[in-house]
Amino acid sequence: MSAESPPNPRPRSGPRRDEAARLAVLHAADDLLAENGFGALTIEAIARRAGVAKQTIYRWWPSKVEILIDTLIEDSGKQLPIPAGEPTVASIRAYLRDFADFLSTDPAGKVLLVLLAQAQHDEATAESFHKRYLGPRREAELDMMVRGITGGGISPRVDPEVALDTLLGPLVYRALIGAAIPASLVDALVDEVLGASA
Amino acid sequence: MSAESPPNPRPRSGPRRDEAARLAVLHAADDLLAENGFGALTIEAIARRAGVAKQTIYRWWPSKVEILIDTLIEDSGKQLPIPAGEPTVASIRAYLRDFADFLSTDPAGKVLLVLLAQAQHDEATAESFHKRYLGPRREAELDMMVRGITGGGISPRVDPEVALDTLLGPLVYRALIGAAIPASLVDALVDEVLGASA
Amino acid sequence: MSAESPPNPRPRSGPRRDEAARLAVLHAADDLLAENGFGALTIEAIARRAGVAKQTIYRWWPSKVEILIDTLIEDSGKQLPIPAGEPTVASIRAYLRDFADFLSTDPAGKVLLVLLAQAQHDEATAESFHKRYLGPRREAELDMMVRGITGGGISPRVDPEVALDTLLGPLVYRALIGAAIPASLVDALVDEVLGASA
Amino acid sequence: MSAESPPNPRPRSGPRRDEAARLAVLHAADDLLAENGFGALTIEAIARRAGVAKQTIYRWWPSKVEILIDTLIEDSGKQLPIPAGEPTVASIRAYLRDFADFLSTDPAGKVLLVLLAQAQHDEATAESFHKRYLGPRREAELDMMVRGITGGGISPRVDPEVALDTLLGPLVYRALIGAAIPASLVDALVDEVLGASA
DNA sequence: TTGTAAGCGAGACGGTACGTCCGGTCTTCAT
DNA sequence: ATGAAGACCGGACGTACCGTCTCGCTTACAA
Repeated sequence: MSAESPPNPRPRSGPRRDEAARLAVLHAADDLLAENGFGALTIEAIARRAGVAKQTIYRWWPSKVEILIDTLIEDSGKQLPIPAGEPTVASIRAYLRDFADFLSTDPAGKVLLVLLAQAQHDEATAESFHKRYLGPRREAELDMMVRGITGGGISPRVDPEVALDTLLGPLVYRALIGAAIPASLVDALVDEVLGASA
Repeated sequence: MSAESPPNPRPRSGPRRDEAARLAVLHAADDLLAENGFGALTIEAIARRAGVAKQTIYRWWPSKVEILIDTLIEDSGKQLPIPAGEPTVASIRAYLRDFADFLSTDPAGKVLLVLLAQAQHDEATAESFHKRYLGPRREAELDMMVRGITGGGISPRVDPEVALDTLLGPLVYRALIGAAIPASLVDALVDEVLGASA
Repeated sequence: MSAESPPNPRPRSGPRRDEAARLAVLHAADDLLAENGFGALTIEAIARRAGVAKQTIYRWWPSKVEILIDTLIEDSGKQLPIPAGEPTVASIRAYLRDFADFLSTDPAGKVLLVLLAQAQHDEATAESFHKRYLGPRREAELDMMVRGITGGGISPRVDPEVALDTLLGPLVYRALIGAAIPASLVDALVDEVLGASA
Repeated sequence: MSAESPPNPRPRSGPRRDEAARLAVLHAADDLLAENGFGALTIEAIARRAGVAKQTIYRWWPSKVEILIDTLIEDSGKQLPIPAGEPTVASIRAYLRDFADFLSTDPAGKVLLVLLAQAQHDEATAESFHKRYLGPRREAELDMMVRGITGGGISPRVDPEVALDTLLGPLVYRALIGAAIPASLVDALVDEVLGASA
């Protein structure tokens, strides 16, 4: 399914996977999405752009959606790390601001929105996207909230699930309807949900 | 563009638009979407299911997205009326509960999500969906909030735009990720944004 | 299967088959075969050359072989008519000379050889080629022989089947191995099989 | 080109050609041809069936046609020896009967027909097939005819070239069109060409 | 005895063509 | 003029093989 999970890592003979081809595909997919939108993102176009044979794509990815999930996992891991350690209101606010910028500005944010969209159209996308990206990320965010509450940085009143929905939902919603996400919105949400910044 | 706007209502010779065909197309689109998802929703399939020629569809709708917008406008107008008159916290709470049910249960709610999704893939969809559905609806909702504030039912502190994003965002977000929308979430949001239910 | 057999000739609405496209396909196939051989005769190449969509070919022909059979039927009907009326040794000799030239010189003769070849590779080709071309032609040739014997122009001693194999076999064989077919060979065969030219 | 001609027999290190693999390839090719026809005879299928790597095939044969020529040379050498010594009408008749059986019954006869067919499609096949099989065989058959004439067993009137075409052509032709080859046809041909059996 | 130069199974790679599906345009006929 | 039917061009789909290549293993001669 993904480049990240070779299920049997026993040594084989023969040529190994061509890392250059893998990267070329990921970048080609990213670029095409950014330039022409999901509608123009065909396997043939990716192959053409990446200078790669179609079969090389089909050999490693079951669908173009999995390619996008791969790029999203790599990119959001790098550009949108979830605060580690014991988070404070301030660090969560910073995380949410980054998240808002990611959604409205970063090409990888476009990938997230597109995948969320495609999950509405296609059950297979929904399942894979949740299993490989949304689920783990949600887990990590919940864990962050719990650490914050346990550590005392965040009020123990808030339910972590509700808090996450309330914080993230409006940001994602505005991104989906193509509206900007002002920093003031993030601040208002944080103040309301996690307690006033006082 | 849509069935609702015959620009020249002058009497003409020859047969007028076949209302039965129009409804057959709308229902066929709805049914196919509900049964097999957006991926199976092709113009050819709609024509087949509706017992109508492809050209009849293209004559009246520029794309399958416009068909869905037509059905959504009709359905959400009926099943999700925006509170008229001078709204109270209670009536807004009721509206939001209906909205949550619409999103998670009603086939027409599926249409809304699908259109929101398709708007991420296709600029033309985004434009039309905003102009014909999202924009007017947002206007009406804003108007409702303003009426509530002016009338005194709602605290004048809340910014209507922020309030709407904060109320609707989490509901839409949970619907998009396939999660249920508990009534308690709606209540928590209303309490937080519009003041305690007191 | 072929352009020649519309099984239900009831009047229909809608556009009829595009004769220009049909001819473009037949000529493109002929030309490509003559220029680059059967190996280069792909459906995609025919479509490209004919300026026609692939689907237009698949709509009317189940395989490239049927295209070639169509061209062969048209061409050999025109350029290689079987002597009508009451044939004489002389008219049969003339027919065989024409046949020899057809095989060694005419592009349509190349089509015949290629189909005979492809029939060795593919059972479906064999069946269709026999049913649509070889069989009817053999029948007509047998009929010609019988008319000659009945009419007295040909010795009643000869078995028509054996005579045909003996006359045609060597010509086809030499064509297949790429050897020229001297007129003297035709004459020798005719003399031997149908009696001296006396 | 073929297994039979290692051009530089200088001593080398390393393992020599694997005879088992060579035979596995030849048999796999034969079997696949017999079972599924030339259309199913792909290098990949041969490799699969023979339990051999593709590269092992490409190392020793430039094309699948050469594999078939190798099998044909081995098989027809064994099962269809050309009469040695001073041939008589009777021994030639026997040879032709064997040839007819070979064409219509023997799997190796199928190989001959398939190669003759493929030579129509592909110039390279034609050249190799003539140089490696048809040419030498024709030479040997001509030599046989000449020995028969010189030795007095065959009438000096007959032109050996014409005689061969007349004798072999009808047999090959009937095999190609999928018709049986009755012994009576062979007899009739021999009688006519080489003089009555009287 | 050990280096080294093949042969070998395995299979990834850039390609081409396959036959199918659908998009959007068009043409024809009947109403 | 409209609607049903459907032919048409275009182009992406996912698959099968092509012929080339690289890998790591295994021989078996030559030093």
